[in-house]
Formats: sequence, C-alpha cells, structure tokens
Amino acid sequence: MSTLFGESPRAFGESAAGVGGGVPYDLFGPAVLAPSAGGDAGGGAPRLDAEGLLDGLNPQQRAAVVHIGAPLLVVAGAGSGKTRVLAHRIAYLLAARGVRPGEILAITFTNKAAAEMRERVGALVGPRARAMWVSTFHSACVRILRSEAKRLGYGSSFSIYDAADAQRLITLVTRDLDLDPKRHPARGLAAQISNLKNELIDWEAARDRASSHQERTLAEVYAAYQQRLAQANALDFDDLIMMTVNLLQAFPDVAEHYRRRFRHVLVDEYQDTNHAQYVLVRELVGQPAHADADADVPGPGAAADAAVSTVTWASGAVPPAELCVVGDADQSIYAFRGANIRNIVEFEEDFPDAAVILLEQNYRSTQTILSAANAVIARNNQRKAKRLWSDAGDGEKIVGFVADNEHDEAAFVAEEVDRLTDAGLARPADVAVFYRTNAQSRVFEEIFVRVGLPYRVVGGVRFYERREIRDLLAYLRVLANPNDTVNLRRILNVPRRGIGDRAEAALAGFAEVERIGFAAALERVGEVPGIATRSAKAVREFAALLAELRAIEADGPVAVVEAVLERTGYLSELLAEDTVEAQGRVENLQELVGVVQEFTERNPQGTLAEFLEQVSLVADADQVPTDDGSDGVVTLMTLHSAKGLEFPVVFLTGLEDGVFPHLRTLGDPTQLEEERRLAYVGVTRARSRLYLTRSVVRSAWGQPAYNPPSRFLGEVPDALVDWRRLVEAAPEPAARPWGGSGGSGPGGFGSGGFGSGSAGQGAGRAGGGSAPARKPLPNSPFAGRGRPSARPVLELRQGDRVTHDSFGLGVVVATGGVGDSAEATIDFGADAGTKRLLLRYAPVEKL
DNA sequence: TGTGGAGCCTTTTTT
DNA sequence: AGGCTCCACA
Repeated sequence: MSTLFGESPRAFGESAAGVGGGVPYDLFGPAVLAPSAGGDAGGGAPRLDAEGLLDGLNPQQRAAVVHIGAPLLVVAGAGSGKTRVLAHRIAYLLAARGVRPGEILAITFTNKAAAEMRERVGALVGPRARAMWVSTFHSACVRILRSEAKRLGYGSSFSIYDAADAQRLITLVTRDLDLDPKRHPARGLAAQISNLKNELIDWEAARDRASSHQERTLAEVYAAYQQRLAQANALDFDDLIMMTVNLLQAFPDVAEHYRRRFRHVLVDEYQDTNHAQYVLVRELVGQPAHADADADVPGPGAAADAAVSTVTWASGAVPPAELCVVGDADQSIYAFRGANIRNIVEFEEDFPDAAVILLEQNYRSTQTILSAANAVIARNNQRKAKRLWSDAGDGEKIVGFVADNEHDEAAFVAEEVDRLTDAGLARPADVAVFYRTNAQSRVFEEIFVRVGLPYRVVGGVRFYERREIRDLLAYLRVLANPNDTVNLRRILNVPRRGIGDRAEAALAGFAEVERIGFAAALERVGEVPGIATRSAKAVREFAALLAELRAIEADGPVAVVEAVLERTGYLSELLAEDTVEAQGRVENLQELVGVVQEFTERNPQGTLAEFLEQVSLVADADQVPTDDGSDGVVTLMTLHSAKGLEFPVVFLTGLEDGVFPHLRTLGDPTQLEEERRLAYVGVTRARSRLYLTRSVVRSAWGQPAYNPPSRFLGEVPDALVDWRRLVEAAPEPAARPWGGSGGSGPGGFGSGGFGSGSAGQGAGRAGGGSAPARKPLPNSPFAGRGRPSARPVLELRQGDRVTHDSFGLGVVVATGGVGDSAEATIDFGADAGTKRLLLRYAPVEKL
C-alpha cells in the first residue's frame, strides 16, 4: 500500500517517551463492528458448565451471579471483583438459564471497559459473545439511532459533534444572535445546554420554564443551536442519550422492539449515570413505573418528572427485562458533569422489589492501603457504611514525602521508580502517577525525559484534539456528511486559500436568506452578494476540490485520507514550514493515517462514516497502555482517568489544599465530598505500594504559591504512614503537623489548621520581613526573584466579613493561595454574587 | 487578506 | 507560562 510518508507509520503502541496522547489501543477490534445479528450465533461454542462458573467466587459474588428476577443492585467496593461478577453472570445466564446471547445488553462508560468485558465474557463463552451488545452508553445509542434516525427527522449518516464542535457551533449561534461573547461565553452556554440535556429538558421545555433574563437567553441559544444541529444532520454527545430516550418514549413500537430483544440489561459504574441515562435504562428495561415513582424523583422540574417513565405496562405487553446494575457510591466522581449519585443511592426506591448485594472483600490491595482508604472515605457524611477488607496481609507501609517544590516532588517520584526497578521490585509498567489536573503532568514529563524513564501520559492534550488532527477529521466529516456546517466552515480556509472572514460571512448570510445549507451556498457563489471576485474564484476552486475528494470516497477511507492530505496542500504546507513543530504535526497526521489503515485492515468493508463514528466515541480512559508483560512504561494520568484501573505501585501527588482538593471545591461541602471520593479512588488503585506526596511550593500561573497540606493527608491514620521526608516546621506554622491530630473534622473546613496556617504564612511573605526559613533552591521559582508586595496582603479566613469598594458587603466562603497569589472567594449576596478575588489587588477591607 | 505583537485568561475533572 | 483573541499594520 502506498503511503504518503514512504515508511509505514510506526505502531502507536510503541511511541517513545514523550509522545503524549496517543491513540486508543483496541478501538477497532472486530467485535466493535460485529454484525448485530441477534440470536444464537456460533453454535459450536463450548458447552458451558454452569456450576464451574461459580467456582472461586465468594458467597456474595456467587449470589450476584445466580440472582434471578427482581432488579439487582450490586454494591461493589473498589477491587471487589465486579467485572468478574458481571462476566460470570452473563456466562451463567447462557449456561444455566438458557438465555440467548442476543438477548443481552451490557453497558459501560468507556470503550476500554467494554472491550475488557467483551474479552472476559468471550473467554468464558466463546464466539457466541459476538451476538451480545457489550458497549458504552454512547455507542449503544448511536447504534439504535442510526437505524431509527428517520423517525426523528435525521439521516442515518448523522455526524457526532464532540464538545469542541458543539462549542464552535454555539459560538456561531451567539454571533448570529448578537450576544456579547464576554457576557455569554460559548463555553458556559455549552455547559448549561449540556446540563439541560442531561436532565432531558429539550429546548421547548427550557423556553417554557425560563423565568429570568439569563434563562431566556439560554433557551434562545439552545433553540438556535438545536436547529443548527438539525440542519447539519448532527447530534452532540448529550443528544445521543436524550434522543434515544425521546425515540423510545415517542415510538412505542420501537421501544417494544428493543424490549423484546434485550431481556437482560446490565449496567456497569451505575453511580456515574446521569438522569438521562437513568431514564434510558428504565425505558430499555421497560420497568413499570410504580405508583409514586414520579414523586420520588427530585428531578429538575415537571419536564423531567414527566419523562421518568412513560412506560405503561399492561398485560400482554413485553414483561420487563432483568436488570442488574453494579456500582459504588463512594467512587462517584462525575457529579460535575451531571452524574446523579441518587440513582444508586435510591435504587431500592426506584425499584421497590430490588435486591441488593454488597461486595466488601477486596482482592486488590494490602490491608494497609484499604485501611487508609476506609479512614479517608469515612469522613464523608452522606454515605452508607461499607468497609473494605482484605486477607492479603498488611504489606508495606504507605510512604509519605514532602517536597520543596513541584520539581523536587517529580524528582522524588523518578528516583523512587528507579530504585524500585533497580531492586527488581517493580517494572515501569507497574507504576502509575496520579494528579488532580492535567497541567500537573508537565513537571513529571520534564524529569522523566531527563532521566530517561519511559512513560505515557493518558489524556491531557488529546490526540484527537490536536489542531492538525481536527483539521483532517473535519475534511473527512464534511466528505461523509456534506451538511456538516461546523466542520465545513472550519476547513473553508484551511490551508489558506484566500477565503477570509468576509467571504465566509457573505456565504453564511446568503445561506440564511435563501434558507439553504452552507454547502449549497458554496455551489451558488455566483449569486452571493458582496463577495469579492477573487474570493468567489477561491470558493469555486474549493467546491471543486470537495467534489474531487468525494469522488474518491468509494476507494475506501485510506485513499480518501491520503487524497485529502495531498490535494488540499495541507501536507505540503506543513512540510514547507520546516520547523520542529510542523514536523510533529506531520508525524501526528502520519499516525492518524496509520489508524485509518488499521481500521481498514480490521474492517475491510468499513466506510468512512464508520471510521469517523469510532473516532468520535473515543475517550481518554481508552488510551491506558495495556500491560503486555514487558517492562512497559510508567503511566501518568489524572485521578479521574484512574478509575477502574489498578497498579502495583501508585504515586498520589500534589496533596495540597487548593490543588487536591481543588481550590474551586474548598467552599462547598458537597464538592469536597466528591474530592474525597476522588482521593478514595486514587488510594484504592494501589495494589501493594502507595506513595503520598505534596509540595511546599508550587508554581501556578507563573507565580509561586504555598499551599497547606491536603486535608486528606491528615485523614490517613498516622500509624500507616512512613514519612520519608518532612519539611522543617518553618513555612508551615505548627498548627497542624501532618498526619497529626486528625486534621479537620469530617468535611470540616477552616477549623483551626487550614485557615490560620495559610493566613499566617501569607503575612510572613507579604510583609517582606520574615521570609520562609527555607532557603530557595537553585531551581526554585524564587531563585533570584524577590518581589515583595507594595502593601501587605489582607489575611482572610472563611467566615470573615468584608467590604469591597464596588461590590459592598460580603462573606468569605473560601481562601486559597498565599502571599501575592492569595485569593478569596467572597459571597457578596444577591446583587453582586460570588466573586473570586486576588487579594493583592482587590479593594477589600476586613470588617 | 494575512501577519505579528500585546493583552488576556486560563485550570478541574470528561462519557 | 503558554495559548488564544483582538487589533494595528502591510
């Protein structure tokens, strides 16, 4: 096969250290595109021994596997073998209960989880597993929507818009509506619309319930946005779920079709479901709404309440499918994007005859690690009691380390990995480094590159979000769906071909007036008023280029991709640039061509549209390196990406109040509890060795900040931790020795330690007099830079009352940062709202 | 129409 | 510190 690059692209699994992002590993496995034929394929599967499937399971696991009938909730603590239970339950259904594979629908959140489930089930039941639907919420919905799109007025080749596409389209909409982008940032609007969709509130309902000016504007944007999506034959991520729900509710025959088909619905990570997903599951199961179901749901209003279930289930209709959900409320870490912990907490109210099985035995970690996890999570108030235990013994103590600064912290991690590998105690592949925010990965990368430690960053600047990749994909999407306006406008002048903003606006205006699509307007440039002759010529050439590319589509995805790169001049422009950066972009494109080739090899009949669909539904968590038994690489990722994984050695870094827990959550007990669950997730990823590290100084926004130790550190019992290094007392007033007297209370905040600690220190620095006792390190952000403030920075604590020159009276709800970067979140009441202010500048006085 | 610099805002986490 | 948008200029 001829490639544009001569050499065939390197396999992406082997990217060298430093290649961040990357491509998900098993995205195009044949099973993903397995024929959707129902029924019992592969009759030659091994005859399953039902009893054998129960071997090696503990009594609770066994109960979950054999449970029959009523809806089942399996509360699965971290490491309690839930994937095993799900896989065995599915196999057991086939072996002992005569269920046909086609009757099974198993839903996960990530492709990786789906792939793993598919593999585990496949190992138990053989090729018959192919006939099951084992997929993510989103792919399952896409599959349903593709076959039923016509009913919703969509073409079956609809595009899927990810968050970035959605935001772009919203920007266009706000421009059309003449909204001030400062007052109405697309990002915020996108988030709000997403929230509405997660609550199954469509634009009409949003319009009807809008009571403030803000809400009316939002509804207006929502309506216009939805109209534009329809014009582009596109659905955004949230639509995939909401539209499927709408479909099932609006067309009883469709609902019945799927209910007849799926007699067993299994849902993984149930604690992460949002309202829309919850309703989707109910609709699929066909669970009859019990008398007071509506009353039970503290939904976002009448619209959502009414949406809970339209299922009226009379005799003669399909009986409800068997439902089995698995989850752990303590690992709910996605409330910020609409996940509703209520779904799992109130499962028994939703399904009155439900059975609940609790899995508390952990097969992953040492008791030391579990005791730490239990102690931390116990501080959360609103939770059902659950204590993980293990018979694996105590194992190693947890190692604590206080670094001088973030570079020092990263160096410690690198040295420690080095030490463990030299001693034969671990391979790089056994090690994971976790942090709260993606930005924190950089320091680790710098050090790892320097010392030659192989690593891989999961997430961060994602492969599919790089500009060149998005550009190329935009071309492909336009070819697959000519109405995809957002992507068409993206590539209109990429690479530069002389079609500027002005020409674009003229085309858009013409399309609007003529009520035709943007693509159609291109074809009629001649009639567009106000367009420069030169631009019109460029547009004609561009339209011809698209036609030319479209003609190649029949030759398969690989040919199309190569043609796009060549004939658009995209590649030659990059090559001509001759910079390191451009070279990197070329390599990325090369990698994408490799992905397309791989897709084609695995799916010889695969179309461009199918390829794009796979790509759209990729997530960060899907790119975790697989352990192939080699030494592998160290994995760097955020705590969120870490869920569901396990590593023999885990470094939990950046344990500072303001970093983790994140600054934005400090003032809100509910959000703090979510942060604590995140800590719980992080700790429970570790099998045998856990490191907890923090840094005294950390540069953020180019400014050094002293952050107090994370409150979570104080929640880990002293006896479990071996502090490898503590810092002298100086920068941290002795108010709170780490691991000391229990830290702050449950959810406690500002009770002593934290407030006084940070404020006192702030005074020390800001006053310019008593600098921290520690001398700056050569590479410290302080080196050679003394920058005392012009005036002492105000010391504030939570609860302080203040007055602001323009906002008036307020109350401090949270503080963070120290010295020049000290800031406070202050609630100024109904008029001004809550503001986050940099105290160095803010005209605030303490009362 | 394209370019370059100044100034801005950013950072939560993402299916 | 870095990436992006906006504005002034070629």
